[in-house]
Amino acid sequence: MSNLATIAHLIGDPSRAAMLQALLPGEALTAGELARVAGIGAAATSGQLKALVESGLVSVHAQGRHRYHRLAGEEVAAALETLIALPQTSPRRSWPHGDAFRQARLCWHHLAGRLGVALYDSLTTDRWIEAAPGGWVATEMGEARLGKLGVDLVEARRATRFACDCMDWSERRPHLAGGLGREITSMLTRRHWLRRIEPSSSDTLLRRRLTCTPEGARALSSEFGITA
Amino acid sequence: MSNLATIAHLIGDPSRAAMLQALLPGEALTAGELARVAGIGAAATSGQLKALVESGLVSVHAQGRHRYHRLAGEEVAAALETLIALPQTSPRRSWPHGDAFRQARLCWHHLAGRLGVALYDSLTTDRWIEAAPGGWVATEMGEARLGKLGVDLVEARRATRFACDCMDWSERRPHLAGGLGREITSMLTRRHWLRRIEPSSSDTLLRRRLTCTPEGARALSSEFGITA
DNA sequence: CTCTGCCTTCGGTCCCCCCCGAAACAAAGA
DNA sequence: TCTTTGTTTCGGGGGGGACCGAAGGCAGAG
Repeated sequence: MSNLATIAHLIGDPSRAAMLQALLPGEALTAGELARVAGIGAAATSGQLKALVESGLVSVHAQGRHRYHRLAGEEVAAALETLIALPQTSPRRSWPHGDAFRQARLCWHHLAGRLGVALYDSLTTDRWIEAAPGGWVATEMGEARLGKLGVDLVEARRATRFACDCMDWSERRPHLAGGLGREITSMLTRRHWLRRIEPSSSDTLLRRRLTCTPEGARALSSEFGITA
Repeated sequence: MSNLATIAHLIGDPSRAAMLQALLPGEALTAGELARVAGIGAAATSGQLKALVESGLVSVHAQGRHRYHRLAGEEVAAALETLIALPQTSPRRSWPHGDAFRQARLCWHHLAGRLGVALYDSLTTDRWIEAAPGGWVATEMGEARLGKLGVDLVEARRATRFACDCMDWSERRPHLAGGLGREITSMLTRRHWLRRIEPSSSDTLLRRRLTCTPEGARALSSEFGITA
């Protein structure tokens, strides 16, 4: 069977899809948590997770009597977001949780949504980063200013070559992913410019939401010229 | 049901996946041709195509007693390529038709594979094109040189905003898609620098293959600095 | 050690959906 | 009009796989 059909079939089951969506922010969840998200029993969950792991979409990490599952990599998260983005072509539909969710959310530890796209645009037009073969590089000026803001550029460069351009399904635009995206998002939350909402919610979408603090709005405006 | 599961379930059936792959180059095929590709009867094919059309993945165009089907848009092609790219992480597997297929192929009318990535790199490093919010723009120098080569820049700009960066599954790198990608590829084949192989083959992969003519190899080297 | 909690394996049921053959419909040509 | 070719609709059959309940490992707490 073709690769395409195999992978898509795995994602195509409602239960497995719910689990994958729950894993989209990038954190690891136990089998029990995923069972609750998918709304199925423990036995069924175990089988589904086994299939996901064997296919390479999900990786496991046993710790005590828990088994922590996470997406196998950033490419998986990007592919899922791409698929989610597909049906929303012409007429922008309304979304659960409305604009709030479209505003800012996590996708594999980086920033997506309107804010993520705005940040990406700001970095490119102000030439903090530039396109280069194999990914993106920070310009000299960009390195200096990002470093000053507390972004760990060494850590950012340790990422895979697949360095940028995750498709954003709500904005239908690429945004900043990869190591740099992760480190910038880390900085933004560390400085309390962005805050996570309800990480414990059972709602898959809610768990990914981020909000901008008043302090963060001012900072984003002065540092990046973004009006949040 | 979630959007993700619905779409992925459609792609996840072997017959439908085969049809979608056959449509990847961007041309329209009749229901009968797709039936042959998928290896199922006409009745089953009709039902599957109906589902694909209703979901918005595929569009139809009736002409006489034939019904021509094509992918609904470039985003669909990009999403399929992204999915195909997923499992090929660490150990580069060998491919049907070997390196030849990885070398150059069509993806929704633009150039993919090693050659497509090389072209993308050449255009960015030589600054014929630059990243800009919402897509890519040709620099002044790029416009002049592309125009001289016979690329229809007016037509290229008529494309959607989703202008670039289709993920390349064999190279795991973005390459030049969108209106500009299509027009450049059109120029390359019009000048017989690239030639299509076996557009009538029943093999889904073969049908997408492109080869570089001797003349084209010289031209690509002198014009873009690409050693094909 | 025992008990409790998390997870897996096994056996079995059930349903979705994928396919085919037959018939009907539509369009073009003889 | 009759035939041929391309496609759709209908009815029915069959297989894959998704779920559950029960039972069995493991790991940690008491």
